[in-house]
Amino acid sequence: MAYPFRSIENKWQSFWATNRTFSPNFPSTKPKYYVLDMFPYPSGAGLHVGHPLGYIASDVVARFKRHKGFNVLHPQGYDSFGLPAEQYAIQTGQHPAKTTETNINRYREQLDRIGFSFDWSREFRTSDPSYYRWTQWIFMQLFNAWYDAKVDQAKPIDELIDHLSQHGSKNLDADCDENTPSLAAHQWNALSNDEQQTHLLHYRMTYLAESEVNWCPQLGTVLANDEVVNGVSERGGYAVERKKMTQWIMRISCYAERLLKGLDGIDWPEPLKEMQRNWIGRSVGATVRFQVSSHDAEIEVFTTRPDTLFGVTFMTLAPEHALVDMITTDEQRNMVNRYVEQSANRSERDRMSDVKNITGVFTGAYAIHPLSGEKVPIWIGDYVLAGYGTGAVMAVPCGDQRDFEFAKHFDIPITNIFADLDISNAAHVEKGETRIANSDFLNGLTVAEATQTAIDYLEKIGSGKAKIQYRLRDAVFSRQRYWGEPIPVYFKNGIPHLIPEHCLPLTLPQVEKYLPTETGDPPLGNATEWAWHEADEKVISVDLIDNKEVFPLELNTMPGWAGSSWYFNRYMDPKNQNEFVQKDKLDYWGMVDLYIGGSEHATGHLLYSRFWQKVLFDLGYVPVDEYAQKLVNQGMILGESAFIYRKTGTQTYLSAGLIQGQNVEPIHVDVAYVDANNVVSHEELHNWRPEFGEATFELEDGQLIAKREVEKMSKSKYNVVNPDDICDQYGADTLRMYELFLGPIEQAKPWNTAGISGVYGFLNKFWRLFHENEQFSVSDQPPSSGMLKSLHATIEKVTHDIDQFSLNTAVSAFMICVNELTAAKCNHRAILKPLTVLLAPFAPHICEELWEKLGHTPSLSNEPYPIADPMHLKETQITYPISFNGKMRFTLDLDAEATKDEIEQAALADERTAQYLDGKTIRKVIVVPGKIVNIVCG
RNA sequence: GCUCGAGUGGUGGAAUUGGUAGACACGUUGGACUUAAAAUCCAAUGACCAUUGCGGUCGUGCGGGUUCAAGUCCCGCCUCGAGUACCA
Repeated sequence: MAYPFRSIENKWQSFWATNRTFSPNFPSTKPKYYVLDMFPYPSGAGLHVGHPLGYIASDVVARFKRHKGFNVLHPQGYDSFGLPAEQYAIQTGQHPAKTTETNINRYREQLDRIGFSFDWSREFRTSDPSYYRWTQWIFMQLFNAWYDAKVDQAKPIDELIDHLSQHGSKNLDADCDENTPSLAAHQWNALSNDEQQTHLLHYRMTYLAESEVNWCPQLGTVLANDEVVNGVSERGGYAVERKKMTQWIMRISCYAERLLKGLDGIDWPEPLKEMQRNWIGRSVGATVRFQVSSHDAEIEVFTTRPDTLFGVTFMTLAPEHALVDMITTDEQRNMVNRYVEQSANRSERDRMSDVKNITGVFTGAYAIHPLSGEKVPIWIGDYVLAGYGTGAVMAVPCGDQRDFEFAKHFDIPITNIFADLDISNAAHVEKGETRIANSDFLNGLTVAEATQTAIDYLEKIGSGKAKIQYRLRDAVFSRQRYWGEPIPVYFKNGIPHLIPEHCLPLTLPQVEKYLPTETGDPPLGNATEWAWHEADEKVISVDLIDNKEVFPLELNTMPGWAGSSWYFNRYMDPKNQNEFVQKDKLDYWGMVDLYIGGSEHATGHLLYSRFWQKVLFDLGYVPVDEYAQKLVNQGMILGESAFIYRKTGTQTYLSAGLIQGQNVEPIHVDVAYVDANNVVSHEELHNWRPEFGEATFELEDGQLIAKREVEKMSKSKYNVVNPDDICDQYGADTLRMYELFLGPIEQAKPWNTAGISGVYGFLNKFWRLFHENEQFSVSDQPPSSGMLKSLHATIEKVTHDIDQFSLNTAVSAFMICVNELTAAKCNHRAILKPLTVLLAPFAPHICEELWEKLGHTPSLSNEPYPIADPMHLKETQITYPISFNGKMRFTLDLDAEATKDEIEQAALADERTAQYLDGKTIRKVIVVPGKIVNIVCG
C-alpha cells in the first residue's frame, strides 16, 4: 500500500499558501540569504520535467537555509515579454497579454504542484506596467549618464554639461563615439540647444546612432550580437543581414574592463566565466597610423604585434571601410566597386562558410610606412572585418598566417623579419624567444622587447600608441517589435527627449495589427492612442501630433533582455510605487547568494545584467556592483525519444530490430505509448495517429519494438515528460528527489522514467517504518548506538552535501539511512524527529505530515536543522586493512583510540604478518590512523 | 583551428581529494509471500579462473612515468561533449 501522497501534498501546499509560510521578514535581525532562479519565459508548451530541476535545487537550499536560521528571500516571477507571444498574436490576432496570462496561469499551476517554497507575494511580470515603468526609469538613468574614463565610473550627464560649458572637451576623458568632435568651451556654449543635445548623444550611456546592425527580415527586427548564432537568428534560424539603421544603443563597451575584472571576485562556473572573457575579447597591442600616399588621409590599424612593423608589405581594408572610395585609383575603380558590391551582397553566413577562399582586390593606392617611409600597397579583402578594430589591418605575411596566404595568392612580396627562421611555407606565429631581424632599430630584440620599443617609438613620433582593444561591441537596444517595453522617448526636431519621469509608465498602446506599418514603421506605429501617467492616466492621441505641443513618440521597443537585467533587485521591494527599490532593502538583501540557471545566458542576460548593475552602482542606486555571488548552471534534462522505422517510400513500419540492410527512415513515436521494454502499444498508436491504421507493421516476436535515443526534450520530438503526470503517479516529493538523484545538477542527463521507482520506494519505506496498519506508530524507547550513529552520519553527510551542492549524493545518504533503520526495525521517536527536519528540504510534504503526527505545531520550516553529534559518530573499533607492498592481505580490528605506534605494533605482531613476511625484511611501515597500514618489505 | 570540460560495470552515477574502486539506484537473475498477479521482503550481480576449500588474477579511454600505494598527480596520445571562430 502506497503512502497517501496526494492528500498529504494538497494539504500542505494549501497550508503553506494560506499561512504565507515562506515570506521573509523585513526588517529582520536574522542574517539574510537570497536564493534566486532565473525566472522563466512562460511559453505555451508548459513545463516539462527538465524545467523544474534548477527550481528544485534552489528550493532545497532555500529550505535548508531557513532551518539554519537565515531570513531567506526565495522569489519567483515571469520574464513575460518575448517573441513567441507576439508571433502568436500576428497569426491569430490575440493580444500577447492574453496569451501570456494564460501561459502564466498554466505555469503557476504546474509549479504549485511541486511544492516550492517561493514567496509568491513578491511575484511580478516584466510585461506589467508597474514593473516596466522602472525598466523605463533605468533607461532614463542610462540616457542621463556618461562614462568618465578618468575615474572609471558612470556619472550624471549634468556633470558633463558643466564640464563642457566651462572647459569644453579639454581634460575630458570620456568613453564616447570615435567620431566625437572636440569642442572648446565657447564653441559648446555657442551651440543651439538642439545641437548640444545632438552632441551629447556621443556620450550618453544609451544613445541613438546610425550603425550597422544585424537585420533579420523574417523576424522583421534587428538582433543583438548574442542573438545571432552562426550567421542566422538564434530564434527561428532565419538569415541575418547587415543593415545601416538608426537605433538605440547601450554603451556596454566602456565597461569591458570592469566586466572582465569583476569575474575574478565572483563564484561562477569557470567555463561560463571563460565564455564571458572570450566574448569581451581583450587584446593588448597598439594602434598605428599610416599616411595614405598623395591623399590627405590616414589609415589607422590595430595590431597585437607592433614588433613586426618592419614586416609589413601591404595593408588590407575591409570592403566597407570608409576610405575605400576615396583612395581607389581610376584604373582599379571598376574592380574595386565590383568587389565591394559582391561582399555586400553575400550574407554573413556565406561569408563565414567560405573562409577558405582567398579574395581581394588592389585599390591602386599606397600607404607610407611610418617607420621605414616605404610605400606599401593598399588592398581590400573581406577577411578583414569592418566590425572589429578599425576595419583595417597592417599585413605582416611573415608573422600572420592569413596575411601569408593572402600574399602568396596575390604574389605580394614577403619580408622575413625573424632571425634564422624559414618562412617559405608558413608564417611564424609563435612569439617565444624569437629574435627580430631586418628591422632597423628592433634588430636582435626578443618579441616582447621589440613590442615595447616599437610602441615607445610610435608614440614619440606620433604615429601610434599602445591600445587595449575589446571585441565587445555596444549593444543594439531597439527592437522593431510590439511586445516589449516602450522606450520613454519623444522626438522634437528629430532630437530625442525623455518623457518626464512623473509620466511613467509609458504604457504599451493597443494596436490593430502587430506587424510593421505600411510606411515601414515598427508595429507601435499602428497605435493611435498612447497612455501615460501624469497624476491620472492621460491619453495622447496620435492625431494631435503637431510637433509644437505634441510630439511623436519612439516607436521601437526594448529587447527581451531589458526586463531581466535588473529584476533580481526588484524582488527585494516588488510593490514599491515610488522607487525602483527602497534603499534600506537593497542594503539588507545585498547580493544574490545563490543564482541558478542555464549557461545559455552566458553572453546575453548574464552579461547585460552585470552591465546594468554596474551602471546603477556607479550612479549610487545599488550598493554592490556585482549582483550574484555564486552562480550554478543546472544541466539540461534530456528526453529519451522513441523511433520506429518506415521503409522509404512505403507505409510499412519496421520494428527496431529489423532494419538491417533496409532503406528506412526513423519516425518519432510519442514516448507515452512506449513501455519500459520499448514495446509500442498498437492501440494507442492508432488513436494517436489514425493514418497508422492503414499502415503495415513488421514485428519482432509479435511486438513492435522502438529504438531509444537521447535528444533534447521537445514537443516536436514527442519525448516530453510532464511533471504533472509524475506528481499524479508518484507525488511531488518523489519527483523532487528523483530529479536530484538523476545526477549532478550541473550535468546534462537523460530522463529515465523507469528509475523513479527507487526513490518512490524509498519514501514509501520511510513512511511504512513509522506506520503500522496505516496508523502512525513510533517507539519511545531510546535508539541503539548503532542507529544513532547511522542517523548522525547521515546528518553530517547531508549537511556537507548541501553545502557542496552535491544533492544527488545527499539523496543517496537518506536511502542508506532508511535501509539501515528498516533492517533494524528502528522506529524510535528520537530518530524520526531529526530525520524529519533533515529530509524536509528534499521531501517537504511528507516531512510536514510526519512532523505534525509527532505532535509538533506546523510548519517545521523554521525548525533548527539537526547537527551531527560527534559523540555518536565516534568509532570504538576500526577495521584496518593490512597491506604488503600495496596489496591487501588481511584486516585487523583495533581500538579506535589506538595511537600510530600501537597500530603499527599490532600489525607487526600479528602472526599472519610473520607468515607473509617469511624471511623478507621490513623496509618501512606506513600507518595512516583511521585508514590503512601498509608494510613495505622486500 | 583555438579555449574549456569529460571518459569508471548492462545503465545513471559514488569514491572523505593519493589510502580496501564500483556507494546509492535502475536493470537482470534466483528465492520467500500469493490460486495468480501487483506490491513487499531476502539474496546474488565488474570480468575471468577456482567455486570439494578459505581464494586467486585482471580491471577506472590508450601508452609511459612518479609513489610503499594512482580513478585521483606528471608527460604523450585517442575519443566524446560544450563554447568560439578570418578578432589583426
